[in-house]
Amino acid sequence: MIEDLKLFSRLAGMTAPTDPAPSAVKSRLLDLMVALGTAHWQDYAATAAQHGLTSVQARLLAQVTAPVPMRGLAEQLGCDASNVTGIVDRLQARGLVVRESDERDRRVKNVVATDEGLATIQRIRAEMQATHTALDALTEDERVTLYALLERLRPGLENRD
Amino acid sequence: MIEDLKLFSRLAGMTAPTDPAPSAVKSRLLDLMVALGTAHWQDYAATAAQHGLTSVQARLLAQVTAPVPMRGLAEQLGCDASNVTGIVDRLQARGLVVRESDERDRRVKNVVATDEGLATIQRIRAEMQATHTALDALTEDERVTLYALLERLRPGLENRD
DNA sequence: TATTGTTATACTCTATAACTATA
DNA sequence: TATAGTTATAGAGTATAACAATA
Repeated sequence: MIEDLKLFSRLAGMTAPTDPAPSAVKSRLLDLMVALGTAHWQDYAATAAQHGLTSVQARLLAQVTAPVPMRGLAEQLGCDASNVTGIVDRLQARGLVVRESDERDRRVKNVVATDEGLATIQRIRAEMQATHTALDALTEDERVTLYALLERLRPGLENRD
Repeated sequence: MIEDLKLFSRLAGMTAPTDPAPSAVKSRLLDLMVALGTAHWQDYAATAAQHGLTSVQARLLAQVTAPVPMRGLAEQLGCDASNVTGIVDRLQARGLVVRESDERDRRVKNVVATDEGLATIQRIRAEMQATHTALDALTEDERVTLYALLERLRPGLENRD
């Protein structure tokens, strides 16, 4: 199967000894990541929409399996803290999360998913059809290889300035 | 280097012969893709923001290297046609795109990037620092392998309903 | 004083529906 | 009639600035 990957690499035309530009691989890989990232994101948003949620609401919901302060949610979502108020308001109005006052610091409010909230986020995760179809196109060994490569991409990609 | 990947797969704990659940790989890979997709998307949005553009404006700009009708842009962006009017309005007000009336069908308006628009989208592409840093963590051979795997993910991921 | 959460404001993106000008 | 683009509207996400309660 590893041999298959070698063959695939050759077929992709990326390792041709006549290729003069070594950065061409990185350049094409970047374009591919943009394209797949967009498609994957649209799959996520569309699946969340089937449950009446926006993509940001789904992301927040996925991060409150344990209690998280509003401020922490803002950091995790990469948005200003003032936005979290409204997002949590709408999720709370639908009974998917609750706000709990922190006993040790009464300024803090912790957000945590209800049982229905947990069930919803699990369903969304299971119903991302395009992503599941894409992953099913790979063999188990190929998925392992892909996982290892992506795991190495993680540190550089997640280090925020 | 392929041997390194095998080692990596082992270290990731995904191929342990005692693993009873074959779907565990797919499940963890899905979570990883969500995490990396989000990080990559934030990198894209942040880089576009450095040029005063939203992520949608940057995406539209990247798609008008050749003239495209408003209707076609709506399909490519996956949004309603009515939204494209405003997005193009704002890009046009900044001199990054122009509208050209189609001569064969006077209902149609084709959008095309100006020289400044082309330069802007190329800069954004080059300045996605987190993504570049992530890709630099891989060897050239590993990038080739990753490219081949992602290319196989593409059909499933991009097939819209 | 500093921090947490909230409110007020303005801008952008989004879908829906109705309109116009072409075909 | 059907289609391309636009406008009007309402809801949601976003950042900025200012505020109350608490530390």
